[in-house]
Amino acid sequence: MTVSTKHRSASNYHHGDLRQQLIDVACQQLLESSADQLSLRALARRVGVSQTAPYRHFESKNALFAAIATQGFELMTEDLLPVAARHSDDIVQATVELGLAYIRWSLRHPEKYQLFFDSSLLDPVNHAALKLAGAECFAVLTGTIQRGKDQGLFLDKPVELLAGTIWARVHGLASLLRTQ
Amino acid sequence: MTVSTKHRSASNYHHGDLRQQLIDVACQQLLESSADQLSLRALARRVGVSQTAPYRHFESKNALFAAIATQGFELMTEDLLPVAARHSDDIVQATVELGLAYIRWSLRHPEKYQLFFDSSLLDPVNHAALKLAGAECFAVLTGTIQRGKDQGLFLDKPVELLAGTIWARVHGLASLLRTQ
DNA sequence: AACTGCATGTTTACGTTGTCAACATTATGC
DNA sequence: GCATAATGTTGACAACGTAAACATGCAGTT
Repeated sequence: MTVSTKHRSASNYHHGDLRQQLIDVACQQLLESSADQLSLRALARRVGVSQTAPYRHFESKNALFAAIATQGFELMTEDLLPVAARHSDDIVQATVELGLAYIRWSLRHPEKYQLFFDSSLLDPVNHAALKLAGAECFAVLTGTIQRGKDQGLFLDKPVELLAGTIWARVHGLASLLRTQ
Repeated sequence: MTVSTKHRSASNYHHGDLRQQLIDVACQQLLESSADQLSLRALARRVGVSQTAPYRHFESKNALFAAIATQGFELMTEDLLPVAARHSDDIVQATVELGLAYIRWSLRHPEKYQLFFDSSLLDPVNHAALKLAGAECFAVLTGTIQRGKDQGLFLDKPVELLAGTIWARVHGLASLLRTQ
């Protein structure tokens, strides 16, 4: 009856799951202070590894931020999908609920939400995974709106345009709620 | 017929107007690369002064950012005031034009607009001047809306709420246009 | 015109940071 | 078991933010 998972043996490996732990501690730190005060070295110290250990998991500081944002998008998608599903019989209601869920999520995970739009932290990176995760999250909205269009509930405009308009309003609110 | 201004003699003083020049060059740099790549030392080099000269004008790097944002708000206010005035006879139109002007401004000065909402760059600072400049800019909108309320054009809700709702939509759009 | 004080700029220095290269260790596949 | 890749460590370097001590030049007073 051996453990079947590939990694994760019983004996404590070098660290266990340093990558995820770095992400978690980074998020924690981002909640406490602003992003430009976060240093990889301090992170490593806090986790209890050497100062360059993070580089085994993240190409650069920016890559860490990108990873956090990517995971953030995935988390948000996980959060939104059930909402859309729950109201699949009433698309207008579904759209409203998606907006509310979006705002709620942004307030619950401000440190990740900030990364989504803080270009100063993600700019140089061009991670495909990040763009994909972002697109998949957005697709929850466009998918819902497409179904509404099919039912003749929305104007006959491109889905991206409709979704963009809605997103702008919701995002504007979320963004302002975050910065007060 | 002597020069009456207090400072600013004919001979080139130590530098002339280092403070403003630092702000200008910083803005230029912010346009070219992201904010966390901007260093005070590089700025000083580019302006042609010693590495610590900026500290005669800005308490810290954050204070420089705060100064840029403050000046940005003032510029925006200068931009919005005539718009509101031009349509003072039609408040609804004035509100729409304010929104458009806001978005136009944000696209014309992306580096400053970003600073307005990038808490990671301004967080630790608590500059009163910045808050004041921001409030004065927002007051252009609330002032216009208050006049609309007086004319019975808007719902009977607190001005801040009405302005906030409008701002959220406009800001959401501006924010998304900026990051694509 | 010389003196004084203040604003401005420079030099030097310290600790921290991101990141690289070389090395050590451990888990995993053959 | 052994080779190999994955993971962690050590040491180093240049760049950075920032503080302290010092230098310079302008303004106003006498």
